[in-house]
Amino acid sequence: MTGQPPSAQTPTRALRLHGTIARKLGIAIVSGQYKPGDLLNSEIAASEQLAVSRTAYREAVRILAAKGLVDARPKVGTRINPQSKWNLLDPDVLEWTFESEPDLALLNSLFELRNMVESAAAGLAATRRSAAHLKAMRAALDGMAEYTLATPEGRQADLDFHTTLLEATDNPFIISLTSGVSAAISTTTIFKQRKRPLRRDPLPDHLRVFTAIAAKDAAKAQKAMSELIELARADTPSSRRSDRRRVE
Amino acid sequence: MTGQPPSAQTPTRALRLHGTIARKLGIAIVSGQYKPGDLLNSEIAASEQLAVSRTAYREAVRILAAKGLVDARPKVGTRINPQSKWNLLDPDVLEWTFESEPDLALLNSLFELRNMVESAAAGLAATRRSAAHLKAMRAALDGMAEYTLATPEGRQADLDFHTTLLEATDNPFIISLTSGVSAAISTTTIFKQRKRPLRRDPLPDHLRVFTAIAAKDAAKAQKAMSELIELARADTPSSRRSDRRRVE
DNA sequence: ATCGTATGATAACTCAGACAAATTGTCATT
DNA sequence: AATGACAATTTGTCTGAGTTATCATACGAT
Repeated sequence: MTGQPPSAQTPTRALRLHGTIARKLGIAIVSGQYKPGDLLNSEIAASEQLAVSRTAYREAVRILAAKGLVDARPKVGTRINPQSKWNLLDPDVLEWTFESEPDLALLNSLFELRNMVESAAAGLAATRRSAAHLKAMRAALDGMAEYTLATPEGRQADLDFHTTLLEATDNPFIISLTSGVSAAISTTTIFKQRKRPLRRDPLPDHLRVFTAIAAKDAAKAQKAMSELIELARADTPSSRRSDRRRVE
Repeated sequence: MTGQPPSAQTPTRALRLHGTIARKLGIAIVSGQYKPGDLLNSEIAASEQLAVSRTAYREAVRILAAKGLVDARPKVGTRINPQSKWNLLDPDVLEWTFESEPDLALLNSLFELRNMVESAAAGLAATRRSAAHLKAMRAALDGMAEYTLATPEGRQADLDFHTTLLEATDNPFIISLTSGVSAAISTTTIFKQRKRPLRRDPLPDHLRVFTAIAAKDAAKAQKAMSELIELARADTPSSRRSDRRRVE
């Protein structure tokens, strides 16, 4: 049990200068403003363009390089990597990707992955969950019922439910992956709330998952979770039948 | 199609100073040498301990922070994050994790995730693959047959097969995730070759996957891929435990 | 007493400028 | 034409200084 205080979840880490610049450049890269193969300006030029020291700029580039977005080499410069080298599932990269315009095709791809992993995770959780897990999940469901998804407390309860489920898989990679993904999805779908103030009640879907896990029925848990996610996907604003993927 | 020349794939990036230090510290962290909550020495102390400038050390810390391993704050220091904040699927973190001792439980967790994602990916590929994908996969199978996994060419063909399959899913997240994971797995299981010079012929398993994808049979493709991965897992020398060896 | 507010110490943060190292392209030599 | 020396360019590394954020403590007000 990671005893996490329920409150104070956003300490507002107060991005430092290098973090701000990394974020700025990162968004410019993932949004296609810079294209793979492009060279960034030289350190001196870029840093004075941004009105920061070379030190701060370099640390920003280090961050981007650590996430696979760029590659810096002497005499050549700092080059945007092809998308295949990006750490697309890095939490920051995900956030930057869905920062501005939630690309429909990309969002669907993310839901697709989430469905794969999290439904399989539900299956694992059904066989591996402890009594404590079950208790925590029930508490979360109660919280979702009391407050709704319209309140921060309700959304927290929703998050707690999924987090506990993931912890029950006892697989750190699944936890790491899915927590980041669902964080990105939830932030991108925040505005869906103000666009569709009323969404279908998610409680029955969650309850089906919970029941299956309580019964240690892996197959049923997996199916229920898959349905839950598909419903969540259907609730995203623009995911209507515009399935036409633009392929270049 | 990304026309990639089959040869000259290792530009030998030659880690820089900050990269080597980040790697060194990263390994120390993921191996448990530093524990979550611990504080690194202050920049001045740590940098002179490592006999490098503060600049290089700071850039190394920046890399680690970008991967979620640490968190640096003024007045408090640089603290090791709890494992839940680590980007466990970051390629570097994966490499560092399995660098020294391939922890059995962790390796199994990774296989578990890989099985989830890649078998589902095979199902997607069955419905989305183009004729070009099919052709490339067949060529890769031919390569595996001609050379074996005992040769670099054969292993490259194996890798090509899986890469093409992933590309056929048309889901960049799946590609990003699985390519990193299988890279980590293949590097950790390199020594399995020298330990078990003869492993079972992987060609029939691959062929089953290929046939199902060619027939656009998603369910069968998924099942075949799952079996393939389980066989690969069984081939890892994981059944051995208590491999207490002195590091460094 | 409890809460909020100055104050000070400490760590990372930012800056400027210099030099070193690596890599590419050019040019002369063979 | 191929080879090797050389110069130019860019990132890499270093040093030393000053700045800012954050925590802990003490103090004052409620």
